[in-house]
Amino acid sequence: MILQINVNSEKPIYTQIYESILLGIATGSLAPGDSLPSVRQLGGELGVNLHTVNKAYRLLAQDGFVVINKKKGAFIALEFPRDPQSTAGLREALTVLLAKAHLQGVSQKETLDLIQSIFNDFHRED
Amino acid sequence: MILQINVNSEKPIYTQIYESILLGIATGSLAPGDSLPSVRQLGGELGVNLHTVNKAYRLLAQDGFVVINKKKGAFIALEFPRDPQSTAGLREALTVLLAKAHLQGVSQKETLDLIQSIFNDFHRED
DNA sequence: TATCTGTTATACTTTATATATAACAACAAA
DNA sequence: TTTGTTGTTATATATAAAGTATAACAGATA
Repeated sequence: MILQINVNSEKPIYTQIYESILLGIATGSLAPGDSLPSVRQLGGELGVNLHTVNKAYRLLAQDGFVVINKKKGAFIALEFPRDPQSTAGLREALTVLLAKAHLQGVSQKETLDLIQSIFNDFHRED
Repeated sequence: MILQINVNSEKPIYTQIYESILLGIATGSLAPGDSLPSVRQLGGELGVNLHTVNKAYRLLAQDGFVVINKKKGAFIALEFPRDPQSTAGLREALTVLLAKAHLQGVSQKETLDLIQSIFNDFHRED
């Protein structure tokens, strides 16, 4: 569980931890049921406070990607929730991203190829 | 120039203004050369401080989407910069978005259809 | 018993966000 | 010339977010 954190990033540290674990799950490097380091251990490895790690874990648990056992620690969830609102939220976020890229000259084909390439990195569990 | 702002949103007001104008350009409701309201006027309409509007305009100018004439006001840029790093930044941002949607059960086909639909809303200047 | 877990609580610092108010210089119109 | 407009700069203030530091708690485990 080595995880890269950039203290000078514009992104909050807890967001970086959240996204790293999310990507780990999506790409398969973290599997359902896998245990996560304790908040103190990961905080120590990253050189950040345990509350910063705890916030990331709490958000991951809120979204159903992680299950927290108060005494055993945090684990990757066995099943991920099919949030019915995820498509609406996805559309809103994608629109802003694609609009900016579009204006900066990224073509539709280039974008679709990029999406294809990103999906290829995702682990499929079917 | 009516523009919707949600004061209770998790997004900063200046970001909402930035994104609204960006989307206006991408969808064609704002055309190159169009003038934007003065920072005082838009601030008055939205019920926010002129500095909040000014920050949005400043960021838009930084990214090359808007040109600011210190005495005449702000205008949509006539040409948009082809940022060579936009693809790399796009990939990073897209990866997080798609990973989350993927885990929440949004299929690849559904995602590609969504992208297609978003692109259809963009104005093409060729 | 000693150690580990997430959690809660308190306190503190720094930065981000947003507002309020005033003033400036340059331009345009009365 | 005076008046009003523009973005900009400056100063001050208030609130929230982000992050750290430290301590303590309850339950599990070895």
